[in-house]
Amino acid sequence: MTQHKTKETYSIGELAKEFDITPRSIRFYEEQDLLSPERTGQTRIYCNKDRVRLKLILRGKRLGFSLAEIKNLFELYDSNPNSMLQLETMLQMTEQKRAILRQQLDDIQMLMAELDEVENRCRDELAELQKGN
Amino acid sequence: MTQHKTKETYSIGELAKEFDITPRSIRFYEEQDLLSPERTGQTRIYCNKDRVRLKLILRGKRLGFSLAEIKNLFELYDSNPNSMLQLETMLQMTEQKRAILRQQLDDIQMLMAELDEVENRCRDELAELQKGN
DNA sequence: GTAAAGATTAACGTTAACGTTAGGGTTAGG
DNA sequence: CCTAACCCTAACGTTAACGTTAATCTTTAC
Repeated sequence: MTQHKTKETYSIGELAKEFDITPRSIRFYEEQDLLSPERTGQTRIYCNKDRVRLKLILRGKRLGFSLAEIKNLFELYDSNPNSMLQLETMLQMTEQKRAILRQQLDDIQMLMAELDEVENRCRDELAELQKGN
Repeated sequence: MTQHKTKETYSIGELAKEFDITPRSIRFYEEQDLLSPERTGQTRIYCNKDRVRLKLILRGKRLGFSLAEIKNLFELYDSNPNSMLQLETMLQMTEQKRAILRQQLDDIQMLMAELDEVENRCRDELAELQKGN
């Protein structure tokens, strides 16, 4: 149970470096209500929860979600809803996201197959060239 | 071998409707050198090859590629290069794309897992509510 | 104590990917 | 003949997601 390497707090610069983005981006995400770090005076202090959030934001972006959609997912995840209506709305939303993800999986497989083709053509031609030597 | 349903040519409006985008978008892709349909007078005439290209553009977009990157992939696919340098550059590029796709696959799996969690929490709470009735 | 490194707000600039509007040409139907 | 449904070019407008610049404030190193 050695609490290893999980620092308690981070500066904006540290997070920026860790995730290879600019401080400006991190501040922008806060402007859009995706983060809300503590402060000491003016300076922002990020805790582990903030860091995880940031990681999720970046993952969402890589998947082509807009910041607005990511915020949406956060609210969905954070809310501890009580009405059946809310719960069912939530299930609908997760199903929507899931459909998009499935589509992306299909797309990726097709694209990978096409890359294979290109690569094979390449390797064949390279082999031809080397025979010529 | 019944040549079924593969029409020979398409108008811009037909393609727009089929892929659920606007004619403006299709013209824009042409501006960016991603398409180059024939013309009769001013009017654009799209053949099957053009239609396939358009499909590929949209797939790329769903995967978060920019139009510039998609154009890049097209050139990569279309070119029939002869120098070893070109061939090796090409292999490097396909490997880059592949890395991005692998990252996306990881991202998707993690996100799916998180969606599962949310859904389970939802279903549990729904069950609780229904017991109360 | 002072200089460099990193923090802040505020505000204007930029790029991609179209949307929108204006103005005009062509063909099919009633 | 004329109107509706298409097509076209040209050009300006829009949105998201930051980049950039300026002007200032703190903190850390020597």
